[in-house]
Amino acid sequence: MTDTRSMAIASARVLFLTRGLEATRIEDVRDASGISIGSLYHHFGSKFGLLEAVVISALTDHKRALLENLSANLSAFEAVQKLIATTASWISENTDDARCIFRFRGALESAGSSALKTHNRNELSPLLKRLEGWIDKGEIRALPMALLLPLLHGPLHEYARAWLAGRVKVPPSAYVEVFVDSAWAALRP
Amino acid sequence: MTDTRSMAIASARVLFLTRGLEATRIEDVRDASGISIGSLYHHFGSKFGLLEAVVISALTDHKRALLENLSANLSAFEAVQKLIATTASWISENTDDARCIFRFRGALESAGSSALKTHNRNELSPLLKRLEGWIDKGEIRALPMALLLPLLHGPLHEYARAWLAGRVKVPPSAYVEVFVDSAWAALRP
DNA sequence: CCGTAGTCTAGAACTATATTCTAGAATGAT
DNA sequence: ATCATTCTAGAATATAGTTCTAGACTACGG
Repeated sequence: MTDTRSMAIASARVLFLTRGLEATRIEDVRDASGISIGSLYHHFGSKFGLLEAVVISALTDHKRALLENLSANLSAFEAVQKLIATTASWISENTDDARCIFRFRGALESAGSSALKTHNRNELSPLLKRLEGWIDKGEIRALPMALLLPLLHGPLHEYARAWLAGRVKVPPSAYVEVFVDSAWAALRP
Repeated sequence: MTDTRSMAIASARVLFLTRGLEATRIEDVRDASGISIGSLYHHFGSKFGLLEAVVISALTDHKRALLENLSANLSAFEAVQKLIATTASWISENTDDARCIFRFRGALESAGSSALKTHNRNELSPLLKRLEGWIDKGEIRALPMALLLPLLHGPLHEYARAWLAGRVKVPPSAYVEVFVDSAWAALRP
C-alpha cells in the first residue's frame, strides 16, 4: 500500500530530525508508525533505504514548488528572482523537509545513492539547460557552468543552513532581496 | 600519549572518508592504526568522540591557515580577498580535511557537540568582530550580521562541496577572482 | 465461487558491532 | 622504590540492524 510508505516516511522524518539518524532505531519507527518491522523492510529494504525515501520525498516536494512558480518565458533576471524567492519561501515554510535535505542529502551522495542521482538528473539538468540558454543569448555572464549554481544560491543555502540549525532567528524569506542582488551581481553580463 | 591520538585520528579520517561513517567499524580503526579497542575508548570515549576529534582537527588546521594569512591592519576589501583566497587554496590542497568538514561537521552540530561549539566561539566570533568593525567604519555595507558570512563565502562553499564530491573537476582555487567579485559586490557599501 | 500467485504483514531468531569491564603494563611524582 | 594515575589489551556484553519463516490479504483466471 502506498499509504503505508508515506506514513512510514512521515514518522521516520520526525524521528530522524528530532533524535538524529543513529539514535532512531527501526523499532522506534515501528512504534511511531504502527508499521511492523517486516513491513518496513519489505518497503524500504534497509534503514538507509528509509532515509533515502525521506530525503527524496523532501526533494520532490521542493521540485514541485519550483515548477509551480517557474513559468517558461522568463528573462534571466526574472528567473533568478523566482528561483531564489521560491526556494527561500519553500525553506521558510517547509522547515522539516528542508532540514532533511540539508542534513541528510550529503549522506546519500557519499553513499552513491542511485535514487538521488536519478532525482538530480531530472531536477538539475533542465535548470542548467535553461541557464545555458540565457548565456547564449547574452543575458547571463559567460562563466563555466559549474559556477552558475554556486553563485546563484550559495548565499541563500549558507544562510538557510544557519537558520535551520537555529543559529539565526530571521527566516531566509526575509532576505530574498539581498540574495537576489548578490546572485544577479555575480551572474549579469 | 598524544601521538596515539593523532595516529588514531589519521587512520579514522581515511576510513571515514573512504568507507563512510557507518561502514567503518571500531575494529577497522584498530586494524589500520594498531591501537587497541580499549585504548581507543580511553582516548575518545566513543565512535562519535573519534569523529569529533577528526573534524575538530581539520577545523583547527583550517583556522591555522587563516590566521597565518590574515594580518591585522587590512582594508575590508583586502581581508575579503585574503579570506576567500586562503580558504580556496586550503580546500584545494587539504582535500581530506576539507571533506571531513563538509561531510561530518553537520553531524556534530546536530548532536550539539560542545567541542564544536567551543571551536566556533574561538574561530567565528573574532572574525565577526572584525567584520563589525568595518561596518562601523563604512567599509562594508550595513547588513544584519547573520548575512555577512553567507554572502562572503556562500558561493565558494557551495562550489567546494561540488568539487570535493567529484561533481566538478576544476579546484576552487582556480576561481578565486569570481568568488571575490561576488562577495565584494554583495558586501561593499 | 474457488484456487492460485503475488504482495504484504508480523514478529521471532540471527548477526554484527559499539561499548563496557576487568586485568595488567607503563609512567611519573614524592 | 612505592604508590597513584594513566594507558593498553582483549574478552564479554548488550544493543539494534537485518534476515527468515509463516501466515494474511488481494487480485485475477477458470
